[in-house]
Amino acid sequence: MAVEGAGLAEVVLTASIARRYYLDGRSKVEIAEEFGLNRFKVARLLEAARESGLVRIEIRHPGELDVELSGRLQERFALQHAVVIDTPDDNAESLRGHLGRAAAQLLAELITPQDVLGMAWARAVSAMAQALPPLPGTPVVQLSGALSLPDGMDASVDVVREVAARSGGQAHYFYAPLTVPDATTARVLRQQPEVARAFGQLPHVTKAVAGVGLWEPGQSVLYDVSTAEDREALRQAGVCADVSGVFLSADGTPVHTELAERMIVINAEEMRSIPEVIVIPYGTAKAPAVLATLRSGLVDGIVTHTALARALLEK
Amino acid sequence: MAVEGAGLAEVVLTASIARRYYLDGRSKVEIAEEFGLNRFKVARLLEAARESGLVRIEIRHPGELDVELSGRLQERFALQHAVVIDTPDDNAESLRGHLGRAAAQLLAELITPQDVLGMAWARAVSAMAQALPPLPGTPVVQLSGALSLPDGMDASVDVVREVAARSGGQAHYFYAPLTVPDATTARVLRQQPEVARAFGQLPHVTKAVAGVGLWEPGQSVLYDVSTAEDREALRQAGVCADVSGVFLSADGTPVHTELAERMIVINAEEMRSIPEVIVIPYGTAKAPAVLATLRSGLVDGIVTHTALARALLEK
DNA sequence: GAACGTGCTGCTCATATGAGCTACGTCGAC
DNA sequence: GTCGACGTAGCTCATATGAGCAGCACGTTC
Repeated sequence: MAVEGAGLAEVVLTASIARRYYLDGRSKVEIAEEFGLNRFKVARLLEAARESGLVRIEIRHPGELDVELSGRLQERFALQHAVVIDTPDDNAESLRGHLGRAAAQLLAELITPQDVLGMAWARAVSAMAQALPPLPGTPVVQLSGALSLPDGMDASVDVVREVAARSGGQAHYFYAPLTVPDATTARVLRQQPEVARAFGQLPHVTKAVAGVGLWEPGQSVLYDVSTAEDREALRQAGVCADVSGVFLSADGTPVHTELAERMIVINAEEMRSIPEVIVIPYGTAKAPAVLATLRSGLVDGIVTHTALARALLEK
Repeated sequence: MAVEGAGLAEVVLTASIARRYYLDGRSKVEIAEEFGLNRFKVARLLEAARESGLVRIEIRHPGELDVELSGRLQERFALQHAVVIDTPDDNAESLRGHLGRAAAQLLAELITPQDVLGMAWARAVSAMAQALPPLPGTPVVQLSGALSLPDGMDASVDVVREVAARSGGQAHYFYAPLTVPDATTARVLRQQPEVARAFGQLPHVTKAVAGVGLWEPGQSVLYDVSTAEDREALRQAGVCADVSGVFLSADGTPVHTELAERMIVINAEEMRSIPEVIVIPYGTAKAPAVLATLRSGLVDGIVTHTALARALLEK
């Protein structure tokens, strides 16, 4: 009422009271005394001020963080943590840089001296590692074999060693590729002492970071390095998302694949048992895969950018 | 803290809580339960959110009314009512129109059936009268004689009669000029039955409207129609403001002048005894006169525009 | 003119809230 | 290791607050 129906004097009065209340932080009783009203009148005027829009309450953050989208994402997908960075999404490189820094900041905030950090391989995870401050003696466990990329990006091994070195914690790493030509080789590799030791640490891992790929050309490094047969086989099997080597269908169900038997990587059950897994997806094209990931219940946190966050919320 | 010092997760949490509290209107206890915190933690986060600027509370009005300036003006000069209209101040004509409508709205809001309205002559008062809706049987009393202007604007008499006619109240008016050549004529006129009757109503007048002039060329109709001697005499006497015929020095003290003896108009004491006198000044040039008027304690309300309001507050 | 509905005011009472206090955990200095 | 300083979490209790209700003035209908 204070705006549409009411007159000028009432609006001015209401605005003065609103200023006293909201900006000066006075109590309604004080205000009532000051203006010669009773506290109920003051309360009603304030209510009217809010309803009519005379008082507008805005929640926003000066920096890159989009608190609005972060909150909605967190709520919508029942996540423990969601961080949405407002950054124009021109190229993947700069996106990874932004998200990596944000993820590093988030992780630094969440990690306690009791935590054990797991790191799956993903380019965004590498970007994060670069921005990660020294953690309080946190042990670091490698969750997947390495993929050799021509762009000189750190392989999973190096990332794990570097983070652990800076943190002063133990590094549980191994030298092995992410995929090998046959299941037997994979089995043999998994039994290698260093691999077995690293994977033996899995039950102690309390926080982990991973990337998300969509099982399409150019949307998953793993897809891009796979053979045509594997690409097709997984497509046939209904694979939609690849969460650092864990395959999910569009509804978030883990999909068992023959390829998985030829990989040196954490599996879905192991990932689920990690208390907090954070993924760092980017690019709106990946929305279906991210949706699958969030529905899977495997992950508990997300660091992403506004465009993808919006795409996820629109579904 | 929630912004500068704290991390991403805390900012997101704080923002979510702030949204729940301020926008959804939930209580702190409810929020604490929802987020698994205790109410003190919630209270502290909300406090941090406000301090850090994460929550911004803004008070503004969508229309022409500038609530911010209105409130400040009202407070600063201890006025009962202040209405500041945000209108670009190109020409006096359109300013009068805007302020007149605003003043009409204010008056309509303030007037009760018990009120008796006094109207002094001023162009802004005429503008107001044009926009005035029918009042609840309000008697109207003429407070000053008429000034004949070539622009065909209603003289005080017509304004009084018209407003009273539309309101259905009694009209206490008289036909007499504002100024006459000598004091004797003025005394005679004041004793005329109709004039005496109107002025006899003064003790009953509860609300009045007047204009403000600055004693300079082009800033006061009265100045402009005065003789060179009167202009100079009043200047010598320290007259700064002319409130519909009541003369004030720059500090707001009523100034007795010889000219006043030749005028048919309410005097300062009579004006002071009216419970609520509202002035409608416009034009930044008049700021010194308006300041004098507000300091005089003769007036209780003001309707003006942003530029003049700012000029007044800057002093 | 009486009965009724409507809108506004200011009350009571249960609940929410903030100020200030204590306990505890952490950190750094000696 | 011990101590003190500091910061934080969560308590108590006086106060602020909102929901809901009763009284009242006014307008409206029959």
